[in-house]
Amino acid sequence: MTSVSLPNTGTSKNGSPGFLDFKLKRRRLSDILTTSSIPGNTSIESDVQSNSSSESGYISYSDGNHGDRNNSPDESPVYNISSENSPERSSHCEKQFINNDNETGAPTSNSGINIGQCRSSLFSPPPYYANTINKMHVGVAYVGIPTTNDENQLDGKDINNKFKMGLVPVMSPMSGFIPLAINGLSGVQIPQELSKGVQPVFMTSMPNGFVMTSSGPVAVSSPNRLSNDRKPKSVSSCGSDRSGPTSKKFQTKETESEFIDHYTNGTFVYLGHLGGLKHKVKNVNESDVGGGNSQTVKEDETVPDMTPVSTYDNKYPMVCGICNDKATGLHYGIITCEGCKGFFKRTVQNRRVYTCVGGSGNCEINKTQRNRCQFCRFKKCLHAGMVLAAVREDRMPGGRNSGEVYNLYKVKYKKHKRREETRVCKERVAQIISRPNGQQLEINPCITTDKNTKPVSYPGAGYHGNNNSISDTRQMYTTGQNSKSSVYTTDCVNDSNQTDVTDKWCQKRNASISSMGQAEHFKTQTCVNRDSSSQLSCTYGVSQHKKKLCDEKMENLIYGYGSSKNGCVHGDMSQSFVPRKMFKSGRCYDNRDTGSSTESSATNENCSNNQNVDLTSNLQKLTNTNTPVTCASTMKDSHAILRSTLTQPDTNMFFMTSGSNNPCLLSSSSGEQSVISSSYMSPQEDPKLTSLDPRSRYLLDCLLDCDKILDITDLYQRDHLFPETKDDVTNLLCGLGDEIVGKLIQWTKRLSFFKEIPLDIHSQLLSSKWHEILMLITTTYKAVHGHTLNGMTLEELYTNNMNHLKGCMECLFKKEFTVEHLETEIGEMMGIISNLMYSFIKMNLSREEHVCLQVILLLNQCDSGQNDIINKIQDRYSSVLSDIVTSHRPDQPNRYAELLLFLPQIQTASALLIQSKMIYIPFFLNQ
DNA sequence: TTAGCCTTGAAT
DNA sequence: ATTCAAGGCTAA
Ligand SMILES: [Zn+2]
Ligand SMILES: [Zn+2]
Repeated sequence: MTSVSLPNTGTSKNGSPGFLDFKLKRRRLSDILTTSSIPGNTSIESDVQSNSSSESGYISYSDGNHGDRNNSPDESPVYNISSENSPERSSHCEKQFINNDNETGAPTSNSGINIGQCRSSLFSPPPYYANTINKMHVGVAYVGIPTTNDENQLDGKDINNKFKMGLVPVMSPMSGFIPLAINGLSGVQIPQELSKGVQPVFMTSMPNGFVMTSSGPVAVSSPNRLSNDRKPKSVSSCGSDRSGPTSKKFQTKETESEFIDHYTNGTFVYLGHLGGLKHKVKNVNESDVGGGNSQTVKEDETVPDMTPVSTYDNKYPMVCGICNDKATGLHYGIITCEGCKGFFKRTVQNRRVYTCVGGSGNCEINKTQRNRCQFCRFKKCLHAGMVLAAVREDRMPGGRNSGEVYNLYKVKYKKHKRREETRVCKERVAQIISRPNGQQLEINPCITTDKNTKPVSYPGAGYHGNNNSISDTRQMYTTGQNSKSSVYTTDCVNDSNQTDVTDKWCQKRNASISSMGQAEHFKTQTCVNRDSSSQLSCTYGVSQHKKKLCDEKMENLIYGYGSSKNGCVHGDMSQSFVPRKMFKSGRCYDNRDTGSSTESSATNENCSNNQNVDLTSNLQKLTNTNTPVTCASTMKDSHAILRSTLTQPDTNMFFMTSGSNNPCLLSSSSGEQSVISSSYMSPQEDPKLTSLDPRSRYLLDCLLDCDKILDITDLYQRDHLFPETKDDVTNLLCGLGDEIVGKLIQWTKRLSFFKEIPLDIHSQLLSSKWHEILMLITTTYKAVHGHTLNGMTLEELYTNNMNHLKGCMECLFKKEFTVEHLETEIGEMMGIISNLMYSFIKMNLSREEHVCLQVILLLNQCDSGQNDIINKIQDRYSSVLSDIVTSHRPDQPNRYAELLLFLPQIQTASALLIQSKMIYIPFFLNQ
C-alpha cells in the first residue's frame, strides 16, 4: 500500500491512504528500543538538512477520501504523520515512511489507534498535506499506550482495555514514538539509552490535535454548517450585481446569535457585530447613527502621520493579534495576518461552525499551529475583537466600512507616529521603575498616551465577566511591542464590566487583598497572558537544520520573529530521579485544617531578617563598572567575555551565581559563598520553621526539597555553551529550552501532589505555566540567595540589568545592540522584572516563600471552575504560605497579600517574555 | 482549506 | 493621486 505521493502529485487516490496504525508504531518503538536508533542531534541535523522550511510537526489527518467531502461513517479516518504547510519534502524521510508503511500492510481502518491531527479534513487535502513525512519533528500526542507487551493482542479491538491514554512525545516516523515516562502508566518506560540522548519533549497545551477519550479515540469531526448550507457565492469583482445585497449570512437573528454563542459559549460577551450591515456607500448620508451598541467615532483630530517609510517596517513588523504571524494591517477590526484575515472572512461568509476536537476549547493559536483547531482560532478571532459586521454581506470590495462598523473596531486607523511609540515605551519603563513597590504597578491597557486622542469607547471590546478573557492588556501587548502599533489606536477600554472578571484566583484572594485596595489591579493583571502560554516549540523553536542563517534569520533568532519553526525541544530526561528524603518527617499530618492556624499566631516575635550577610560591600564598586561587557570588538574575544560575564559574578555587577558545581565560579567571589550556603540551609535546621504548623512544615519541606531541581543557574556552566557559529547559538537556545523543560518536568513529578493531578491537567499546567515559573525563578533568585540591595536603587538595578543583558546578547549573537533598541523591545518587561527583583530583595523574600509562590503560580487557573483538585491543592499551599508569613513575619500583616500580588506581575512579565520570544533572557539574568 | 497576492473604491 | 481595508483569485 503506497499511498504516499510524490510531491505535487495527488495523494491517496481512491485506495487506502497511508497511515500509521498502532502496530506500526509499536514496531517502530520496538525497533527503537532494541536498536537504539533514536536519532541524536547529529542524526536530526542530518535529517533536517534537506528541509529548508520546517515547522513544528504534527500529526495530520487524512480522510483517505481525496476530493470527496462526504465523510462516510464507514470510512474511519486515518491519520498520518505529516508536516504542516511544507511543500518541500525530504525524499529521504518519505521513503522511509513508505517502506515502513509497506511493512505494515493494509491497516485495519477501525483500529482507531491512529494519531490524528485536529484538522478536520472535510476538504480535499492538498497533496502536501498528506502522507508526507519530511521533518524531524518532535511533538506530543495523546495516544493509546498499550498495557500489554504482547503485540499480537494489539489488534485494535477492545482498545479500551488494552490501552491507556497517555501523552507521548513523537518525532518523525524515523524515530517513531518515544514514550514519555508517565507516572502510573504501565508499559511506559524511558529506555536507558534514550535518557541520555535526545528526548523529545514538546510541550503543548493540548493533546496536539488528537483525541483519545475514555471511550477510545474519537474521530475528527467535521465542520458543520448551520441550517443555511448555501455555498459561498463568489461574486465577480466586476459583476454588476455586486451592489445589491445578495444574501443573508444569517437567516435570522437567532441564527447569528447561535453562531456567536457557539464560539463564545458564554465565556465572553461578543459585541462586535451588527445586523446586516453593508459597506459604506459613497454619498450615502449615514450620520453615524450610533444605534444600540455603537458609538460615534470622533475622527482623529491631530497628529499628522509623519511616519517615515523606512526599514522600520521590516525591522519591527506588525504581528497578528491572533497568531503572532507577520501582520499585514488592520483587518476586521484588529491587526492580523493575511491568513487570519482570510480565515475570518471565510468563516463568517460561509457561516462555518467548527468544533474543537483536540482540546477543550482553549487550544493554543500561533503561527505554527493556527490550523490545528479552527474552532479555537475563530474563537480567538472573536475574542480578540474581530468584527463580524466588517465582513460584508454584499461582498463589495474596496471602499470603507460604515462608521457603524468602524465603531466596533478595536484598533482604529492610523493615528500616531511611530516615534510616539518609542517615547511611550520609555515612559512606561520609567513609570515602572519609578514605582517603589511592585504591587503598585499599573498596567495600562492603552498603549497610547497621546493626550490629544480621546479614547473611544469600544462597545465590542467589553469582554465582560470572562474567566479566560484575553484582556485588552493583551491587545496592547499584541500591538504594542513588536508591531507598529502606533499607526493604529487601540481603544482604551476602561470598561467597568472588566471588573466582573471572576477569576477564582482573584476571588479567593480578594479578601486579603482588599485591604490594600489592589483588587482591580490584581484582576486585570491576572488575565494578561491568557493567550501567551506558548509552546516551547515556538519559543525555542529555532530551526536546527539551517546550515546558514542569513542576517535576517539571525534577527529572527534574536527576536524570535518567525522563529517558531521546527519545535526542537529535547527535554533532557537524563537526570535520573534520585529519591531524596521527600518524607523525612515521616508522618502524615492530615489531621489538621491547614487554614486554621494562620490567624492565631505570634504577635510580638521580632522577626530577624538579619540572617542575610551583608555581602555587598563591593557592590557599589561593581556597579560602577557600568557595562560589564563591552561588546566584543572581535569575535575572537567574545567567548572569553561571555564566559567571563556569565561566570564571574563580581565582574558582573550584582548577579551572583550559585548552585553550580563549577569550582572557579564559586571561587570567584569570596564573601558571597557563605551567603549561598546559608540560604540553602536545610529547613530542619532553620529554627524559624519549628513554629510552623506541622502540616505546613511537612508540605514546605517537600517543596524545599523539590525546589533544588529547579536551579537553572548552572545551565550556562557548560563548555559547549559558548557558541562559535550561529547554529551553535541555535543549539544553545534549544538546549536551554531542553534543560528548563526537563527540570520543570522533574520538579513537577517530584511534587507531593503530583499523583493527585490527572495526567492531562498535569501536562496542561506544565505547558501553560513553565514560563511563569521561569520568570518567578528569575526574579526571586537574588532575593532567595541572600542578596541585599546595599543602597542600590531600582533605577540602577534596571540599568544594570539592561546593560548586562546587552552585553550577553552582543556576545551571544555577535551583534551590537543599542540600548534604545533593547528598551523598545524589552524595556517594559525588563522594567517589571527589575521591579520584581528589587521588591523581592527589599522584602527579603525567603526561600520558603519562594517555593510556595512557585507552586501557587503553577496551580493557578484562570478558569475558576476548571478543576477542583487543582484549586484544593492550591489552597493547601496558600495556607502554607500564609502560615509561613504569619509565623515568620508577624510584623508584616500585609506580606501575604503582597506576595500574592507579585504573581500577576510575574505573569505579566512572563507574557511579555513569551511575546518577545527572547526566552534566553532569564538565563542571562540569573547568571 | 489556506494564505499570498491582486483588484477595488471610499476616504483622505 | 494615494491609502488601505475590503473582496477575489488561485497555487499549494
Ligand atoms: Zn494570524
Ligand atoms: Zn481547539
